[in-house]
Amino acid sequence: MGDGVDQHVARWSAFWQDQPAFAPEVEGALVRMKHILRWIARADATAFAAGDPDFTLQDYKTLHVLMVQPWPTEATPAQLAEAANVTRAAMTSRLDRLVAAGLVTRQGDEVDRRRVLVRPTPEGREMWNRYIFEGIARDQEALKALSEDELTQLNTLLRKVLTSLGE
Amino acid sequence: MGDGVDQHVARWSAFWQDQPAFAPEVEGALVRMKHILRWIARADATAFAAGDPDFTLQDYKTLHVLMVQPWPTEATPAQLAEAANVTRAAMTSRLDRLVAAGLVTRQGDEVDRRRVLVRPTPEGREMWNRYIFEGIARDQEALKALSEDELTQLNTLLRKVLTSLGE
DNA sequence: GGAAACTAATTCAGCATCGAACTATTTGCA
DNA sequence: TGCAAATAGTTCGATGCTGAATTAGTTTCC
Repeated sequence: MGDGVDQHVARWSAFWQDQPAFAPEVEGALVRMKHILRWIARADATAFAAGDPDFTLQDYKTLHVLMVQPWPTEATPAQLAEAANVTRAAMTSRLDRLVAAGLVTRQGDEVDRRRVLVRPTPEGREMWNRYIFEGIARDQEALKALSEDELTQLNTLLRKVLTSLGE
Repeated sequence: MGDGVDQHVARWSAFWQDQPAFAPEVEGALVRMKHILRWIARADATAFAAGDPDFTLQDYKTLHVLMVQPWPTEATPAQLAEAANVTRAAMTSRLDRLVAAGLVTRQGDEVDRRRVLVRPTPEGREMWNRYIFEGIARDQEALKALSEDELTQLNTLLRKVLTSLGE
């Protein structure tokens, strides 16, 4: 019934039995989320490790955040950096790679000439399609223990948290 | 009621309406977990940004994984690397820093002389104590939207997932 | 209309991380 | 027993990321 995290949290609770500040359920939930996401990250890394060394997991992630932007398939480097959780400087060099590989284009915005618009090429779309379904499959594999109902419950709880964080 | 992720998932669902492989609730849950953990990561980074430049967030994290090990306050570099989700090579250089700062010790294991045992010094424990409560407070702040009951529900669901991943 | 403040993207130096190679030690097994 | 395989930690070269500085363009507001 336990999952390893229970022991971790129990140990921690005992250590701070006199410390009312500690909330075992909070630590437990966060540690579990980390482990779940880490499991997926490792599955993703494994899937890419054996593949084309000229198209890395990092390239895929960059392409992915572009493909899932609100305005499909058109975004600025700043938006992509935010979505990928890296600095703009890092995104500049990531995009350099994708442009060199012919997977995206960079085009100056005529309206606001400080901005650059990034768009996938047909080759970029095709490349993304080649990997996205396996990625989705790994995500589903990770959460396969939950029924539809349970997934809905989970989303309800997480949505509540995210709403309170104001984003 | 929505939280931004709903729109993301809805857009994505529409895009693949003909694609039975896509499970909106799975993507929603994972994206939400990422956002929650990212919020905390940023809060942690902000908290350390203004502090002592000789004790970084990374130093704290390394010390932290040592302090929360099953056998409190004694672990090998390999265990710490696993817990911190970095390679052993990276852990070697992280520990170099902590040893130089006098926060942990490295001692050869007499029984298995390939191994090294890492232990916090009194200074290391004190340093950890100086930061841990604020870290816990940030964690609680992140999940403050949930009641005790809801936290229990959340842990039940996440525990189920983790158990199925065999860890 | 023009200066100051702001914003977008990039470049660059410093640094953390990775994967591979290497050393030392232990384990497995023939 | 002895030799091959496995394991622990470190070193090292290559690479990606960060934060700060730079360049270029836009907005604000007197």
